[in-house]
Amino acid sequence: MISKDERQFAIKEIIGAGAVRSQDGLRKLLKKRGASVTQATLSRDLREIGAVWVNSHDGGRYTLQSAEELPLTSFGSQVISIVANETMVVVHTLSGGAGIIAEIIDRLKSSNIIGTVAGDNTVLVVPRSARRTPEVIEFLKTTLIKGIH
Amino acid sequence: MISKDERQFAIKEIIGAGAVRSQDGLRKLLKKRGASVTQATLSRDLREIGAVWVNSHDGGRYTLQSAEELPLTSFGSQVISIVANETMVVVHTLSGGAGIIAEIIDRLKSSNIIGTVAGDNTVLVVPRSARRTPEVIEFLKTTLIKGIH
DNA sequence: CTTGTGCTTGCATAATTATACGACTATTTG
DNA sequence: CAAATAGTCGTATAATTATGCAAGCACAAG
Repeated sequence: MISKDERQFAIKEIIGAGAVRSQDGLRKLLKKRGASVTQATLSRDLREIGAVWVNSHDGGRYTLQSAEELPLTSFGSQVISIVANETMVVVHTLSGGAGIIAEIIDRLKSSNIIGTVAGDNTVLVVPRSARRTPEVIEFLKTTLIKGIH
Repeated sequence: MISKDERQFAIKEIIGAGAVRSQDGLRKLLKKRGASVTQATLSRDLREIGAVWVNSHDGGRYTLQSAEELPLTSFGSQVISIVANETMVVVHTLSGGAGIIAEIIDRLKSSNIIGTVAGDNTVLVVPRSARRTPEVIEFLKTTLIKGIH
């Protein structure tokens, strides 16, 4: 029996090799490695590992996120706290960490966030509307602190 | 009536803004801009412009290919938008794409263009005269956007 | 003009992917 | 231990995306 983590690791290997063009194709490759799961599970796995579907002339394939768009994992530890008032969210980071965190937030392209400004250890995050502030807080906490993987 | 090139140009702008989560959502946004097409056409468009589907915690979204993963032949895909005021044209590109686009514009040696300045994702193009601005816009749109794929 | 070729698109539908739900397991709490 | 909670996954199916086909159009060749 292969664990979920092992399976997702195998998926990364297989996708990294560059030959996956459908979830069902991936399912068959995994079966050869002893991981028999359904397409439904793979749909969930691909979302969890942040897989990317790239369209191209010949139809497209899955890839992994490039290093540039990936750094959520390693930089979450920069974040010290996330606090807010009615109209603005403030993310405190380790000294010098604000730039990278702001960049990460920008790349998440949340529709609830208009923009960010970074100082040295503080990032101001501007919600689309004051009403969205709670959602933005929740989103940032989840993304930057908790569910990193 | 909007041409296919104009539509695909608009699609890049919209996707670049980061809020497209389905082809049908994109269809509705395009409709507001006067481009009424079916989901089938958008499926084809997205393949032709090499759009990318990125899975994430919140379900995923479309993005454009980053400079790194683009074939060298398709610089035009770097261009997201071309806008201008009376005296200046601004070409907005994907992150990191301004340098190469400015270089291309320089090499075209248009007599209507005095010079260019590139930032990271923005190129300023200076027309020879304010009166030439419309021609420069047209020239850039034709050269950088049409007939690329 | 007529025919032929290539391109674009909508329609209908096939193919693929996402998800609601329930079953099952492991873990925690009282 | 019993109950509550959280996590995983298959089944069935909903939702979304891709595509075969034919129509329409522009344009070139004869």
